[in-house]
Amino acid sequence: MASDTREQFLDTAELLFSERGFYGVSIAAIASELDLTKQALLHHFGSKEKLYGEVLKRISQQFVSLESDSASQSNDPEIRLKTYLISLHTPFERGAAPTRLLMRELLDNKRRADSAGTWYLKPFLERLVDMIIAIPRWQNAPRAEAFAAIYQLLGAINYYSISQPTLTGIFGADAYSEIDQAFPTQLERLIDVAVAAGPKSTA
Amino acid sequence: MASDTREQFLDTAELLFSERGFYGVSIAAIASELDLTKQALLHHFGSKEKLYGEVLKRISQQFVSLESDSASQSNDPEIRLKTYLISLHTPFERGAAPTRLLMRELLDNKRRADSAGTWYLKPFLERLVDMIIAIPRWQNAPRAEAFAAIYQLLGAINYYSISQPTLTGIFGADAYSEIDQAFPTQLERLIDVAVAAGPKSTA
DNA sequence: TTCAATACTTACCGTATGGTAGGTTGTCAA
DNA sequence: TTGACAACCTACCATACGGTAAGTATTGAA
Repeated sequence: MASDTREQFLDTAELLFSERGFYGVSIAAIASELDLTKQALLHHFGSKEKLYGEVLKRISQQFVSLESDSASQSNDPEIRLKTYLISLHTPFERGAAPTRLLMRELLDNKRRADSAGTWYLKPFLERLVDMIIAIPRWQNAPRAEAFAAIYQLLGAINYYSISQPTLTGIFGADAYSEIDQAFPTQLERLIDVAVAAGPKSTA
Repeated sequence: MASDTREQFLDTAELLFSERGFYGVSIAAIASELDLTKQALLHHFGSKEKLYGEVLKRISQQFVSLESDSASQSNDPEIRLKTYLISLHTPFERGAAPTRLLMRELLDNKRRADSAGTWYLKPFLERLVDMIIAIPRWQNAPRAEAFAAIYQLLGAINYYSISQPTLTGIFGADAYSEIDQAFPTQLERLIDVAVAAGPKSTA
């Protein structure tokens, strides 16, 4: 099938880019993963940069659609936010690859400020702020304060998501699996107390 | 002076590696920043890999020494932990470059598990766990639980630290400076409630 | 004054990379 | 049966990379 190959290219590229970064992966390496030559890849995407852009675009779209999923869960804004935040922890079947790639983009796009990632992330972040401000306790919080609070939670989630290989390396597989078991509970507790604490103004 | 050039190489390499990653920087680019040729760099460090290792080594040493600084602040383990965590937010004069590089290392060293970074990070993380367990409320917490809690706070801090360029790009310089002002206060609040919440076992 | 070491330089090399040019093959509508 | 297009391929190229080899200039101790 035609678009099947395209999709496979996107899958492979997402994985490899997330593991090695843009400069760490050659288009030949991506193609050989599918037993094709790099020219097949160039035929479908035109250039390495364009392929990367399409991978990023697909990920951000999936993050947005993840949002609308959790929106239908409850009418209580607090529960909705919590559900969404927790769903960000290993959000897709593909594991942490999308999160890793977004983290790389966060690190890299200083030089490519005009690139896709920047704009794709914006609605996602603004939606998060909207969600916390919908909670009565946070209603009067300045937007900057709400953003700081939500970004801290986002960091708590994403930082851990990308750390698995390193933590396994440092502490060993057994200790890591214990940590991994403890993490979700502890995360829920953190989100609970952070949301309950409210903005500075209410303190 | 002899070691002056070496130190300048380390400074430049740290900055460039933190911005573009290992594969994104050529040794020629680093050298030309100091108006030297890449052979001057190779003369001092032998190879690109070794230079990178030395940069990483220097950073981790600085992080460790940051720890002993805050240790002298107070005898109350809770205050000591809080002081240390807050000091991790933009820890050095060089800005977020060290944090960025460590984050990259976190992303990259899956393939270089034997590399320096892995081992350097270990004492730092274990010290953090020791610090939280020294707090009475956390004394009986399983180590994995304590680690999860501390790692979430670490993520909240570091994730934000590396996001400045992207957030400025998305929201503009004015909005970002508002966020940047709100962040430390909100961070203190988060640390406070997270530490106060204690481990699951106490809930 | 000599010698050796340090701190560089130019010249060069093999390899890998992204991308171009120009095929070949299969499919499917007219 | 033809013609066009998609989906690849091989061959090739210019560039950039990390690293080696072999110098040169400076300095400071014997």
